[in-house]
Amino acid sequence: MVSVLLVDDHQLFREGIKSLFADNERFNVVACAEGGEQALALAKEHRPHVIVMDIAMPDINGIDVTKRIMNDYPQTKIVGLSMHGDRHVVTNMLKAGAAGYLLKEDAFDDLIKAIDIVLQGKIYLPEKLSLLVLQTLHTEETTVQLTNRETRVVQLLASGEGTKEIADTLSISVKTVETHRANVMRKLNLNNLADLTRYAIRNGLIVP
Amino acid sequence: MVSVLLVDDHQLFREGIKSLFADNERFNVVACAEGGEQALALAKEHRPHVIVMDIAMPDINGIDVTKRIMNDYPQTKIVGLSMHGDRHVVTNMLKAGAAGYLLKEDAFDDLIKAIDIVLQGKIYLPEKLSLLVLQTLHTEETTVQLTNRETRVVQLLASGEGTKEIADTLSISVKTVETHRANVMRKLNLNNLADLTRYAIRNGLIVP
DNA sequence: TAATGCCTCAGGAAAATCCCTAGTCCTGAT
DNA sequence: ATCAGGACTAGGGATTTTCCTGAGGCATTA
Repeated sequence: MVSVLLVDDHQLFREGIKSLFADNERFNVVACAEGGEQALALAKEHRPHVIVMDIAMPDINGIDVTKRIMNDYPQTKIVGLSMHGDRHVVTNMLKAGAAGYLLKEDAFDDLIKAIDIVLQGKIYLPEKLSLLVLQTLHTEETTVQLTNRETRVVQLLASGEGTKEIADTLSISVKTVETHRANVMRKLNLNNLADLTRYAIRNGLIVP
Repeated sequence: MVSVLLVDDHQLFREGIKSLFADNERFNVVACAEGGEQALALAKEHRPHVIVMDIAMPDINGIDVTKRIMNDYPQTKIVGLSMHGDRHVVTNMLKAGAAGYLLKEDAFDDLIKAIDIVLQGKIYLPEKLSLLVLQTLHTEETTVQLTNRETRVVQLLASGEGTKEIADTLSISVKTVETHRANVMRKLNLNNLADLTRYAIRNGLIVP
């Protein structure tokens, strides 16, 4: 019997997946978390074999939660789950220690397959994503990582704050905010605020 | 026995909800659609009592689908479903003819309640949303509606295209694009491209 | 016929952004 | 102890974008 922890901020989705698992006698959903903090707590309490983890969540994003759980309980198998297969999200999730990843547009059977495979110590990725990951590794974009300050600026920018407001919020100069912004744009190869906003949403830095 | 058509672009979500409905003998999920076009076809084929409709979909957004279905089969009861309760989305969905609306963060029991209530000819809204709608009605923002051209420009802007590129794409002047953009900003009370991008995503005009 | 709304465009002022440079602070390695 | 490198900070000036105002053509409608 495989114990599963389900992490997603949408109750309807959690209930649905739980109901699907209930039809399968090999799995037991021992708990559900609706956010990153709760996920950490429930992982500690239940020590599940597998965690199915959404990426975009209001408090802590799935990537950071994964890092912390893999640090505390390295034997846990984590399967990432999100709506869109953004290159950086998927690779960062794998680098954070996730053993598998799939999209919400995939079938429940795929989730079962993914869990079986990660329990064997292997990595599970849908074809679509494995190509993407290989491509990303090839272009060496994996090392692209934002600093804390840059991430904060991106969050505020994508939330609709202007450069002046951000400078005020962070108590730094407008020029500094501009620098952070420009550095992020260059690092991530983005062209404008719309690109940056979509990036922030895809990566769970903000909610739409 | 209530026949239900399920419309959502994520298979995992569809399967989950279907599984939940399967536990309830009063409902029968007669079909599932993964997009707007398919929803129209399956609505025509099955004439379900109730349609549970996601808003953000790759081909046609839920609001337009709702309009067309309500036009063809006015007796159908449609319950809108989305991740975030954006004022304009909810009100536009209701104006399109939906009889209820709920969020993915709500419980399945709420969905059942919603269906029961809309089948009685009433409107179902969670408290959170009803307040929002009242507020929107009060501030008279319901009449805010984008023209075709404006919508197209918003789509392109939120997709990351620059003003010059859009002018080229639509074969119009840069100045005209600027005007459309400014009009949208004023209509929707947005301040910058980040706000506009999030609006476009929330309203299903583009995918993140 | 007027009136209204949509789409189209332009000029000029104001604001934001981009490009380049550069300083400080801190950490880790030699 | 010193040095290298990254993170964070910031300014000057050029460039681009945005904002505001005004306006003509065209279709639909009253």
